[in-house]
Amino acid sequence: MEFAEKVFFKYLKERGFYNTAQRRLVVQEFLRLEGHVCADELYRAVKKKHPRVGQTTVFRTVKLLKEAKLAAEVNFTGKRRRFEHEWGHRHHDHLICVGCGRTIEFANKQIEKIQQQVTGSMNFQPLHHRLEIFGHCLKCRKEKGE
Amino acid sequence: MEFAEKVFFKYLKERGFYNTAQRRLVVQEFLRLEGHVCADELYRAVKKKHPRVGQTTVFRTVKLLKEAKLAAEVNFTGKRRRFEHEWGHRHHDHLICVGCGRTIEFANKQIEKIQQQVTGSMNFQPLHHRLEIFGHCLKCRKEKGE
DNA sequence: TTTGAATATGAAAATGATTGTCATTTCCAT
DNA sequence: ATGGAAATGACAATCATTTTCATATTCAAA
Repeated sequence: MEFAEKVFFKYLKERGFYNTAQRRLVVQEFLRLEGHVCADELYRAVKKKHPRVGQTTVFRTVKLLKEAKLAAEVNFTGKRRRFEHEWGHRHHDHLICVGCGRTIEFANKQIEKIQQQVTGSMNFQPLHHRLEIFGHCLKCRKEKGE
Repeated sequence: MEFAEKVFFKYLKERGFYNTAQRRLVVQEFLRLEGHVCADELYRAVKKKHPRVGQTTVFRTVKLLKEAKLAAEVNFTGKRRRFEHEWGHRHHDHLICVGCGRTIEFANKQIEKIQQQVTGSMNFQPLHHRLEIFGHCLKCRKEKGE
């Protein structure tokens, strides 16, 4: 059992929510999957092993995972909301290739500085940020003969 | 007639699209509205003055406005896509208050620097970026007794 | 171990933002 | 004025997500 699972169970207990078998299956599968996963993909992965779990339950559990800060929502251009692991992960931002859609994660401390500059002069208290840089990845550039 | 309208008409003509009365009404209303507008809000504004214009047409025209770079899509937390004026506006980013939802625009050149740093080391060619800083605005902080 | 209040489930229905369809209209170059 | 092609609008369709509700499950207390 991963520590993140324990965090989830603790979250449930503290709020008087049940620790159901379905929720355990969903959180396990979510933590097993990599990258950015939409709810439907998660549902299909869960259903493959546990056909009795309903789609609605997966959607509901994803919502809980998000509230418990285990999952963070990312949504670059697609219509579907996508989620990535949040608990135990340092904050990072994304490079998004507009050609093939792949994403590259990066971390840069300078942004926090800018954040302080910008928000300080506006009496705005920052909580978190999101930086997305759109462009062309190496692979797409090579395919275009660059 | 605003210059942005002319840009739109030129865009239509260059691509062999018609310059219809409906499209003229929609672009005028779009340019008249301020801030971040969702397609439905635009439709309702247009319909108020010109009840014969259909909702589908508004959606389609918004799509064209976006392609013509008159409208830029912004979408912070809501489910609906929202649009803001793009043509004739310098690039800017957003502070978003998680308390009341208001947004504050800001421009900061340092981000381009970070962009170059990050993408340079990854062989990624940047096209554009989006920085969203979430936090609490002055008003919400005052209401919370800060 | 049993009980029962409250939460959770899942299948089906509903929602709603957006897009597709198609008969008809309109645009605009000739 | 003509006609080919784009556009319209009402309605239908789509699809990711949420709601409904009868039933199941959890878990703390007895």
